[in-house]
Amino acid sequence: MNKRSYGQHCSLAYALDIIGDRWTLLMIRELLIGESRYKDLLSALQGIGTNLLAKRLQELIEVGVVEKDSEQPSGRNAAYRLTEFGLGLRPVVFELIRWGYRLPPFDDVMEGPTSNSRWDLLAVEALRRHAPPKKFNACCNFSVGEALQFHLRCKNGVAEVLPAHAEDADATISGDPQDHRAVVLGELSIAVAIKQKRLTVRGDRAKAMRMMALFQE
Amino acid sequence: MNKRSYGQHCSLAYALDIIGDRWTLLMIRELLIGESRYKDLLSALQGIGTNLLAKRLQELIEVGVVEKDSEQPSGRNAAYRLTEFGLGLRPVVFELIRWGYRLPPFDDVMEGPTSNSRWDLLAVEALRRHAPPKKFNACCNFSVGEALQFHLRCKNGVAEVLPAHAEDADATISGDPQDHRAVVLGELSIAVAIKQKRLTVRGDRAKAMRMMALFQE
DNA sequence: CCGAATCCGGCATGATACTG
DNA sequence: CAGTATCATGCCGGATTCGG
Repeated sequence: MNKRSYGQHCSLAYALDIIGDRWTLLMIRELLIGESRYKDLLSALQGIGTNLLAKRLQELIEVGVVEKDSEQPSGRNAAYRLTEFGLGLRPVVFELIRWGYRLPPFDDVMEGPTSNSRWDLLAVEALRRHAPPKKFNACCNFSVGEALQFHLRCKNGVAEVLPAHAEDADATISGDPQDHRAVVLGELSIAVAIKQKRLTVRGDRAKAMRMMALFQE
Repeated sequence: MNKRSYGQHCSLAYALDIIGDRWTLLMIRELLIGESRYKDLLSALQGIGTNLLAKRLQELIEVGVVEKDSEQPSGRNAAYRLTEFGLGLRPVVFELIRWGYRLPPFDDVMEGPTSNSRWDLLAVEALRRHAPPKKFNACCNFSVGEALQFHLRCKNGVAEVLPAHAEDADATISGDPQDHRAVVLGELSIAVAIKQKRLTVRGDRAKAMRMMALFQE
């Protein structure tokens, strides 16, 4: 069970010795979204071998990134979750998501219908770069294409991304993924996007624009 | 030349499809430190095969992360450097360094004398979390154990990490790597570290303490 | 049925030799 | 010096099997 190491006295190499192997960071992604059972991980990570998943989990538990909670109510199976140390990988994953967001999907990826709104919600969290101002209380619904709907609630300087639309939202912002993307990447200003009707706002336009600005670099 | 892809519609998976392979992020590290020739990369990444290095470089060039500059003065060899897109990986690498900094070296790693002050300087940049206040102009020398010396110069809100000690430094801070580490990780306060003589300050103590505070979470 | 452990084919990696 | 070619090794991926 001797893992292969880069053998370098460098923090980056240390980190990669632990989470640099294939599938590992995708496992971390799943666990950042929430605690998962073995079968959840297996179905979220299509293509991973069952042996490899078991081995990776074991390794991550050994280094203190993941913990296994076997004590479940009734006959439920054991759950895996990140330790506090493992939660420290959130900024790492978020930076990778931000960088990857610039990339167009490869042809390989396009073939499979392997999309997942939970991943999208994590990406939304990662792409929200700015904390909302303390005095900005608002809630906006977002529709990104057909598939992705969520709402973002800002209160007392804290922002929360939640699935589906909220009943009590101040505004609803709709648009294609490409247009949302262009705005997030700063290639398209919010005002222009609205003026050209690439993004549509219903409700409180000022709050909506303020909310969208949280995503711009 | 068909790379293996995770096949997931997820920004993290996109990113890992590109920079998730073995050695790739260490190559990025080298190129973040500065443009490199083939032989530089080969010697910095001991253990990588020459074929694999060539293949990785080719892949990174294809996706626009790295560019090859063949036009060199006189008979110099071609240099590889990051494109602007590739430079976008700096925050990713910095987060990984910050996470990895908490880890103790493995036994495997301890064996080899593979240390490198260029890596250390990059880590120092990554570990400096805070921008200096605009009006804080100062320069401090740091001695971390025997091997690592650098100075940090703050001017007009910009901090610069440079190798070796500066002649005109306001202060010099010395200590063992473990003590520096404890301070950086917030396990040891700066004041206590000095009081217990785990860190030694010569020169302007106030500026030195202000400077060290840039590294604390 | 879930959570693995085992076996095995194929491919990525690692070491070395070789060429321009 | 900068790669390319070749081959051995070992990791990965898929299927099967086994214990609870």
